[in-house]
Amino acid sequence: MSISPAVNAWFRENGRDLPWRRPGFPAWGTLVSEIMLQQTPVVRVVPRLEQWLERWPTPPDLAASPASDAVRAWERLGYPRRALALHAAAVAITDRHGGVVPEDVPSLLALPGVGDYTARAVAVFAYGHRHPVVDTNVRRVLARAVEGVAEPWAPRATRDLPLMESQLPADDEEARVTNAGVMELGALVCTARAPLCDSCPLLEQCAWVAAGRPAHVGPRLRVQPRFEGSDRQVRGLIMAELRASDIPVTSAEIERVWTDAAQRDRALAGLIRDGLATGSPDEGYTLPD
DNA sequence: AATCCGTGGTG
DNA sequence: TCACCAAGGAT
Repeated sequence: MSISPAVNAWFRENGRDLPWRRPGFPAWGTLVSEIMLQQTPVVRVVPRLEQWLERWPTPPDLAASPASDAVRAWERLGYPRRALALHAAAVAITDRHGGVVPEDVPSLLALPGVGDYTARAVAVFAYGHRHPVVDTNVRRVLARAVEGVAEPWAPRATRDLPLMESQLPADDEEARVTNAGVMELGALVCTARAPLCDSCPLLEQCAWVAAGRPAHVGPRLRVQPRFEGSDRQVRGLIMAELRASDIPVTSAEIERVWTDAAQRDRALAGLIRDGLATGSPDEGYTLPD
């Protein structure tokens, strides 16, 4: 028994009115939104996305700007490597695809910052192609409703894609709604912490509920190290300095952001290695371009 | 394949 | 308070 009929009916009634679901929303907007949404909540993405698309309505528009502008416009969305990747993707789309976001999964996968999830999300949501789209929300819904376990497994394409494929209707448009609907269900109802089973359209066919909602067995997935005092925090502080300055940031200014010299140096070297910063102790440091 | 990569909201 | 969580990708 497939979950798609109940999910599709629920989604058409309860899906959020998000920018990327507007009729006529461009494929470029879908690509930008999907990259912004990687590990970043919807509420933080929406305003930044709208500003981004107003400034850079097409890939060639972004490709014509320096990467530093992209990193600044990214502001505090987090993981600024994504801003750099998105800029590089815009250049690649302009050079290799005539400025038009490609439709096929292999071409999308070849773009910087585009992985297994994002490639299929663009092919399905922007172009209406029929593919399974599996993110953490989908994996959690499949784990519970289909497999009957409390927590999703680690991402694995060879397991995730066939499982979601087995839940998709044959029709392209219905399959697209199922992809969006399962994801939305995971985001709004079948949540990680406290699932709202009482208002779930799959309550009566959920394998996990049928099994008595057994607790998770085994180790937690992807335990995050603490942020306070981490290299990530130091990188973030340095990036904030670089974003805020139109002239090179001096070594002395960088020294002021973090007292531990070894950690500071490690963070700065990492940023330079990632292409998020350039410069030297003598000339100071700037964003790329 | 395990680890790294930001930031902010929340129960 | 603080650990958990958030439409992953690259290496």
